[in-house]
Amino acid sequence: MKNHSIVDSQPDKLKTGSKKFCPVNATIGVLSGKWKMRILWELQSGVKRFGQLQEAMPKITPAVLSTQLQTLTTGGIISRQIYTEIPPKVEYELTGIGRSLVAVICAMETWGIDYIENSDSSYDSECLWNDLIAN
Amino acid sequence: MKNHSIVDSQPDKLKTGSKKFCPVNATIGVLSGKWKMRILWELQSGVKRFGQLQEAMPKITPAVLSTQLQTLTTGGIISRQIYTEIPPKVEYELTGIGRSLVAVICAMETWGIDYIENSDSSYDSECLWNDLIAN
DNA sequence: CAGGATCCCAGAGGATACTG
DNA sequence: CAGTATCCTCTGGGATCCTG
Repeated sequence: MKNHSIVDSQPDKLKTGSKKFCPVNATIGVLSGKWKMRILWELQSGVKRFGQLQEAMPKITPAVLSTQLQTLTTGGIISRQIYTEIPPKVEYELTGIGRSLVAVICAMETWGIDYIENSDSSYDSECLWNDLIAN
Repeated sequence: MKNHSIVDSQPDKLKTGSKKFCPVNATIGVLSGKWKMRILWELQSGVKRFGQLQEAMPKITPAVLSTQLQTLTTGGIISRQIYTEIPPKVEYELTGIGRSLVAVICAMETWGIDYIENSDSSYDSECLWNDLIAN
């Protein structure tokens, strides 16, 4: 199959770093996913088990939570500790880079506060996260 | 179970309205959309016309560009100047709150740079934005 | 030039059920 | 307890064509 990869179509200066990724997009890639940010937010307060995350987010199904945790783990954003015992026990925790990513989310929070205050009635979207946060 | 939700941890003035919005989600709501951030990024350099945005992002179709611009406009993130003349001319520009939102995107960029450097081989996603940025 | 109107589809994510 | 395995739904965006 013809590999017409994106990288190959880039100008030379973009290729000669072996791999030059757009940083903004890298961040988007890591954060995209309905529950990723919310999960990271939960892990701010420390190590959490699978079940604890489920309790914190009652509306997420195990299947989805599992996949989101997997991509976050393979991305190096969170770490996964497995205790081989009965019953099983698995703990998730923010990595160093994960913690710095939460800082970015905090920047979003700060902007959001300002935005909500200054847009008195123009923006009245239903809040997904209120939904996620509720219960 | 004690509700220690994110909302409850916000300042009182945010809670007193019957509608409590999650700031993080408000930001997500504003930014969600495949091309929103990219558009804001383009507008960093100043006022741009519809056609100029299209040139900068050849892969976006007029229909999509139009809708994304509309939601950004109604959200107060960008402003729209219509010149009633023939041929038509419309200019888009970041608002004040829009410029501060770009700062958030910059935070994402900064984190992304760090992330790419420190994850030498773990994260090799294809970069959507390279794609979007190219051409 | 700057878009609206339609139609269409992939793919993220939900529902449900099962298991090491 | 901490997930998998299937199946299914729904919607954001792309393709295409049209117009004030």
